[in-house]
Amino acid sequence: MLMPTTVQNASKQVPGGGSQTVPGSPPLAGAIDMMGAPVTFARNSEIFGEGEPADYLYKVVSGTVRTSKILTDGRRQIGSFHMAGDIFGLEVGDDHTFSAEAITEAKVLVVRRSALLGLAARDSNVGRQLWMLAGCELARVQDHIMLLVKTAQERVVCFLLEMAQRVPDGNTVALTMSRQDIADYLGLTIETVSRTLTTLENDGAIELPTSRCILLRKRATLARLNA
Amino acid sequence: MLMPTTVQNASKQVPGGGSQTVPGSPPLAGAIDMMGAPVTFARNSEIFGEGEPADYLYKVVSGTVRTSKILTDGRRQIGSFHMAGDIFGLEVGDDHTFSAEAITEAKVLVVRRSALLGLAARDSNVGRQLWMLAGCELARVQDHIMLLVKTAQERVVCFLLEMAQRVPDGNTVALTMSRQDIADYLGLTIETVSRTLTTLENDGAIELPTSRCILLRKRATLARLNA
DNA sequence: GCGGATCGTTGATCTGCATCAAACCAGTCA
DNA sequence: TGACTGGTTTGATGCAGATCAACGATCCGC
Repeated sequence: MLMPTTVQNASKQVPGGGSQTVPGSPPLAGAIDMMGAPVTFARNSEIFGEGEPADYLYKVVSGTVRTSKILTDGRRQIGSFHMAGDIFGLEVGDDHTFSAEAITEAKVLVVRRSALLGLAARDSNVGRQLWMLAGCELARVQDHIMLLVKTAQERVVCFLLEMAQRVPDGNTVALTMSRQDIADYLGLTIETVSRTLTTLENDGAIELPTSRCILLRKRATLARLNA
Repeated sequence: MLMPTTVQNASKQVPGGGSQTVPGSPPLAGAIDMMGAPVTFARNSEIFGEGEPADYLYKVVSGTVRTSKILTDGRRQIGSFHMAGDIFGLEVGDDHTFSAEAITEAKVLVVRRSALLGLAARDSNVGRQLWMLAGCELARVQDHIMLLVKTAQERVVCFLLEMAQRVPDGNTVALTMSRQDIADYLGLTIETVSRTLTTLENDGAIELPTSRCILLRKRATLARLNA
């Protein structure tokens, strides 16, 4: 990781749009917002690599980040997409088990892991939240497993619903990632993702005004396809 | 969960064979060994069900436990196999996200979650270990994801190597689970698992003296098939 | 506006694994 | 001993999704 030489925006003020530190906010989020150094990563730049020491953790302010792993045969598996407000890169071991790249230009807050662990040792509330963070991540990954044993159509629908519930208007999804990213997340090929989307559009379940914008038309139908 | 009416062995003394409380053992494991009530579950009995309140956590003394989830279409996904020394059933949320069943007759220590959380609030070391526990689980589940995007042969080999590194003699694997359990863990069918095993045997990579006993012959070959 | 790069869609074909079906095998009980 | 049962293996066939290949759309700098 190139830290902190890539800092492009080192002001302490957290830019608007993300989750602010509000009075009464949980101590962990507050600590991150207070202690975090804002850093901007360019589109497609690496934030950290698999196997590198996990000295920092990150919170997305704006943009989209993906975590991924490369198999020996060259295939890539994407573990997660992180958007504004999401925390990523926190490891229990000493090294990152995935690498992380910015899909779009991304502004993130960077916090030293040791600082947070020190805080947790003194404040059991922070410790508890650290634990809950790992637990939420665990739940996400378990859901991902359930995804990977479904049919192509079910996976794509799951992905759409997953994305939809992260955005303000729950029916208009503006994708920030490519078909390749989606395919590598779902364990499919780009062709299958593309075909499945057009099938869904022909069935009237979704609309594709542009390739990166998806309108969910029939939530009930989609939910049924979900398994 | 039928607690504690199914207690068949409520003596406080931990039976031999499992991991004992030794002086200097980590506080969490020690606390579980101290506080845990031994309970025996019969083969194929349910330890807890998906969606039930997660008031307890469990540590395997002997036997094998599986956690699983049923999809709406009836298929079953197994999340993990737990053997002697493994802790399972700890949730961050209030409910179990998987169900757990005893594959063989299984002796487990049962601990109230609230007791452990209370301990963690006072002792930051326990809190830290709780966090590490979640982290280890997370790493396991992430490995499971990488499994599910591989070919059938790679999955089976991964499974064998995974089982092998949990037993004393790393080359003789005595399976406690059925082909159906393995298939549901790997996201395959029993037929594919069976066929893959016989192929591996024909290649001389493994031996199958009985269907539940597997000898790993060529670790190098197996590791190469691993991806 | 034009040529090139990147990304996405569509079509034709191939294949790995699922499905369906039957045989096999080891215990267990009568 | 033989029938029954649950688990496992083997065989024949089908299909979902991968692969290979071509084409279309969008965005960019010049």
